[in-house]
Amino acid sequence: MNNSPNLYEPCPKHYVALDNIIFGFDEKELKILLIKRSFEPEKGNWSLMGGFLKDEEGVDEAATRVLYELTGLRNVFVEQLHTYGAIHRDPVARTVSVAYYALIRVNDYDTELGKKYGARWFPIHNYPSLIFDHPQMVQDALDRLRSKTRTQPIGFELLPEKFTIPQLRHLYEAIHNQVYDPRNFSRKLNSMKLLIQLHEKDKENSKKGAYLYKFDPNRYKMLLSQGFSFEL
Amino acid sequence: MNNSPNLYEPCPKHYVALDNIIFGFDEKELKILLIKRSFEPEKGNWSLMGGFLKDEEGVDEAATRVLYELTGLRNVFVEQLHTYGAIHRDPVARTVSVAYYALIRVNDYDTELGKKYGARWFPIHNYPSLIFDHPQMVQDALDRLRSKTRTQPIGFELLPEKFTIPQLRHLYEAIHNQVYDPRNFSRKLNSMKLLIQLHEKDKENSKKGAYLYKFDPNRYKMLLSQGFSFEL
DNA sequence: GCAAAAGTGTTCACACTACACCCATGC
DNA sequence: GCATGGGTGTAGTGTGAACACTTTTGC
Repeated sequence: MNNSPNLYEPCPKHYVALDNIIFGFDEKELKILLIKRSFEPEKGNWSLMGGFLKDEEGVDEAATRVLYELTGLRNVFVEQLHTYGAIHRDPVARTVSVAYYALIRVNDYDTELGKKYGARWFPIHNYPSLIFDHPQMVQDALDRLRSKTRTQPIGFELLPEKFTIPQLRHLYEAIHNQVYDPRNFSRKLNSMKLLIQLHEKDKENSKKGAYLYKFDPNRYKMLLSQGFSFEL
Repeated sequence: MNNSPNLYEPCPKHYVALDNIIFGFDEKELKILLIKRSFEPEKGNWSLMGGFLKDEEGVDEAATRVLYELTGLRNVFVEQLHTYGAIHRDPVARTVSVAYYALIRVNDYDTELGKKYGARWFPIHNYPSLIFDHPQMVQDALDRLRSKTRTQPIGFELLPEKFTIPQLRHLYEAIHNQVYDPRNFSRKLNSMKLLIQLHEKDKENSKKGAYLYKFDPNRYKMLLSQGFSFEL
């Protein structure tokens, strides 16, 4: 790294951290992935997965790296949430934390890798108390997830590649903590013509079986260019 | 400040900057406030108003301070936009910038103070090229302003305390770059029962005169608690 | 044949759109 | 008295909410 003197020399530098709020969905409940902090202070308490920004990486890259270290997953949905910069938010040292939230498919998650960090999934409505300002981060991430899923097709990131309409409805019910009328919900989705209906059925959850669908990003882009706007 | 050794010692520190996208409305056009950069590189080129995070202030405070230094205004609407952290975004040194956007009343703006920084207002659809990644910041801020004004009553921050419905409509037309039907627009606002109609009229813009209104945050909170949701 | 979940149809009410006219006033 | 912008009324249309029944199949 370049450590030569520069114009900004008189300005203070700060630790910059990343924290990830990782959402998952197990076909029933919305969950978040938490780890057990392995050092003092607050050793043994629950925390979000985080890390420090390195010199040779961008902030977005760093968030992706931290996520990869815990889950072994790449190419997942990650989006910057907010930057938390209160002076005493971290008692160890003044640290500015850039928080990201991620949506992952629980089945893809590498359980072995998670053990290394003492990671565990917790229901979004029943998780242990967290260190520092992490509770605020989780709340903000949940708010963002709620508003974002209403107007952008990102919910699919939490489901398997092939999913049924009732599955999708259960997901939305879990995220928004409310029930949707099955008839109106599926009618709305069909009217969007966004999903591709497959010729297979899922018989796990019902005897009759429900049609499987796939979300196609290209199709979404095409619809967008025609003035389509996603809304649920 | 506490410079004693700590757990995070092995981690690199970084410059943390603030940048403000400052919006104003002059009864006709949506504008942004830019300054002339006074040092190399890019000396003399247009830039957002920015500054560096100090040890003794939170990130939000720092953004407010920077805004105050340029405008002399306190108690204005300021909200965090996004954090920009690409490695080479600033050619001088690796800097992470937390961007904020602010909505101010152009009439309150201290023109004298602005001269010190070579500040000038530019129409949002016709501003000069900007340094670094500032164009991206402005674009993101505009997108945020557009989506936020649709669902939250923040547009009033750009108008005088007392304003008319046609004024508000012109503001929304400027922000969203589209025209609204005057009848439907005012009906919608009246139906919300959010604004307080005063017993005065504004005769600046018409011979008949238009009723002045006031936005009352307390009334908004009350409506919110009754399940009201703002939408325009 | 019965239980359990999937899929389809209809009605109603409200909200958004588009459009036309009258009002108040300064000149 | 006329031009200018402000305010109100109405009919048509489409979208979201509420609600009931038939279908399929594993047991």
